[in-house]
Amino acid sequence: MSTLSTAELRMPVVAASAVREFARGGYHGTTIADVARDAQISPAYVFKLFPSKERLFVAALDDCFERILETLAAGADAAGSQEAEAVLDAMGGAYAELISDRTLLLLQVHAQSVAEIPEIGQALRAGLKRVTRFAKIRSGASDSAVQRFVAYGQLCHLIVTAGIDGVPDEWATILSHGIRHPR
Amino acid sequence: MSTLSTAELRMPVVAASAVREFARGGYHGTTIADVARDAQISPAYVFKLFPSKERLFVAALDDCFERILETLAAGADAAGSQEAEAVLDAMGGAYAELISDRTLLLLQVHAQSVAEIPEIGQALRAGLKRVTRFAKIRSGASDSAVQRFVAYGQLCHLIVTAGIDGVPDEWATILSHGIRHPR
DNA sequence: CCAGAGAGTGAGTGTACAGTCACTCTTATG
DNA sequence: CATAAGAGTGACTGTACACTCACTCTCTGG
Repeated sequence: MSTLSTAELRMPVVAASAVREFARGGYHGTTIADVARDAQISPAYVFKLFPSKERLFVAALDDCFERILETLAAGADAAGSQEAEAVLDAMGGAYAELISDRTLLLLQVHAQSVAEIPEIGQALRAGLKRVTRFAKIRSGASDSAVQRFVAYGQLCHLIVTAGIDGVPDEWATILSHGIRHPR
Repeated sequence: MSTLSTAELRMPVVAASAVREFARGGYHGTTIADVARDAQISPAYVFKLFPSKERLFVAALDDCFERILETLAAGADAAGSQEAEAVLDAMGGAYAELISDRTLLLLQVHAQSVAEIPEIGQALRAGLKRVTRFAKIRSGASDSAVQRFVAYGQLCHLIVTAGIDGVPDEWATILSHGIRHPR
């Protein structure tokens, strides 16, 4: 027994495929077959690894926040100064770099859109809790600075999802001015 | 000819139903039958009024931004002072009141989530353009103040969609502190 | 009173998709 | 070598949904 099961190795691979595919199509716009194709397994086997589409999405979202937390931590460690504002700023820069490929950003937006599904709402709150607490504790910034950090993160999400960054109009530059890296 | 057609009177009614139903279920999670039921007509007739589901969603989104603009204008007119910051603040308060029933807020989030569909992305940008320009011109505030206005609006969207407002934890109060009316 | 334009629908069609099940293939240990 | 546990799949099923079409009903103008 204990084949040093490939299933436990396969699960995170499938979760990573789910991140990519759900980021592309959103929850309702992505099929299990899409994820299976990306992971190069059969759709049937996806259901052996995850009991339902909801759970698969939750796994993807958890993975997404895990990567975000790692990135924030690395950014904070690499900050020039360890003063609160400088650390927050460094985390913001690291986040901007992370989401330059849009995948993790889009997944979060799609998650917001289906947060009424209880398990997904719960996973989203759990991720936001981790991010908020980490930003607060690691930087030592004030509550309002942390709130601002998250608010401008959300603005960044809007800019990317709505495709505002490429627009040459004045209104577009008002919204995206100073926002880093929105490709 | 020119029956002073009921169709032209029916269209905005159906669009209003579409706002409600799409806000509930999102683009992929809402069916034409849902909208038809709300508007008390047959699904087939929806397709006589709107050529496709995409176009119906766009009509709903346009209606949503129309109402938002009206609200911002009314808020600005009712501001105590006509100083830039005071006007922006009054618009924020009016917006907070408008979205206390969540419908228009949710529709915007769902629109973000399907903004890759070209017509929808375009309608979303058109709405944001109107909001941004109006906020800037009507208040006369600085670019960065307008940007902040939108950023905190997005934070408000996050708080509502993720259901953060009811959470008693500290991280939740950091995010939602001072945000008005996030019922 | 009749012709026709437009409002409105019932009954489909084709397709796509979540989830299931019975099955095979591989490996590894007794 | 036998057997069994787990990896993995092909072929379904039932349902739901975007969109179509042929049709009826109700006016209104001549």
